[in-house]
Amino acid sequence: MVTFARFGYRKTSMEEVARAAGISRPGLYFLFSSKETLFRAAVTQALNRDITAVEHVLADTGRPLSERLVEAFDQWAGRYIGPLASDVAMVIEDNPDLLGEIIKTPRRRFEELITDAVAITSGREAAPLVAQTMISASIGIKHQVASREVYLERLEVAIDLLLR
Amino acid sequence: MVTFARFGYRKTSMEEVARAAGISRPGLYFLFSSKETLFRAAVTQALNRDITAVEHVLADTGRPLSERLVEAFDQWAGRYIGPLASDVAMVIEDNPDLLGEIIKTPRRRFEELITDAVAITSGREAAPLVAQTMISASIGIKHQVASREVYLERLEVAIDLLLR
DNA sequence: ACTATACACACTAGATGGGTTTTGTATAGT
DNA sequence: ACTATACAAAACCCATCTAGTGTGTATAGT
Repeated sequence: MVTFARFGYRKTSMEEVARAAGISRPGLYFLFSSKETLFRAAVTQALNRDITAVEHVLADTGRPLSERLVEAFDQWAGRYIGPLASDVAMVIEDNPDLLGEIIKTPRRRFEELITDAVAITSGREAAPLVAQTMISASIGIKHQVASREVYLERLEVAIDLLLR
Repeated sequence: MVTFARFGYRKTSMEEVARAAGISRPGLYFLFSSKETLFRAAVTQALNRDITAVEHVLADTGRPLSERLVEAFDQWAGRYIGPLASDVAMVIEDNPDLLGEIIKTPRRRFEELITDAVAITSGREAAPLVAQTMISASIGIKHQVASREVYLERLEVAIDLLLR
């Protein structure tokens, strides 16, 4: 993912990925049958890791809900904001044709997790609306800010307002 | 703006704009000294019209606040969502170097107007945060939806949640 | 379960150059 | 306050070529 993020999908060569992985190019083809397969596997792994982290954070019911939500969004979106990290988000956003469902499924799962977490205080029927609005606010803030810090500041405000 | 939106700034010729305006190309140069000047004037006019519409909608204190806010956002952002209209937003977004402050000033003014409108019910110190979050949600929703109708549906939910 | 080497094929980047379009201006006319 | 015509200079577009790079595969070796 680091290599794909640096150069973009198209301009990343299997040679470069192999070098970064410390193996030979034919060896890389032994593990992944094509560049597409490799990229899909890399994205799947990254998103699964993020979703797992989000599940973990939200499950810790000892901490205040708003705090857990901020950290969940940070794991999901915040970590991909900023000079170096945003390239990872870009290479994923820029290749929807290549990824297809791979990106949609975790996205739905994230919404589900946020909805469930919010349901406890916002109520069963309001939860989907609150969660959806929270996600929209997160996307908007992500487009407005340049650093993870500012994102988190603004997000905390949004979450506190939406949890009232 | 319609012509610029259709073809993009670069691929729009002064000839085409002149034809759309029903005048000759030299006549167009009589009114606007260059293509850049013309484009800046067109964008300025469009944004001024939007801001004026927003001011007008928000000033009608007879109607419920949430209703006025939804319509204000619709005038500001909603009207540029959808198959034909989004080209207008694109040609503006795609040329920030050409427009510079022209786009930033009305944007600040819009935030100011929303903040003032919200201040009445949300309180003086909370208003900037509520307004900012509302704008972020609007931006996020705009990125998520494909039609003005869905945008307005989702926005109404967001506004109602943030006004509580 | 790999490495090293090699190869066909496809694609891409960059360079060249010619032809068209477009900009901005000028000029004469209404 | 324009139109019509014209023009130089720049920009852009398009086709063509070549050189290089990258993919995917194969083969022999450890």
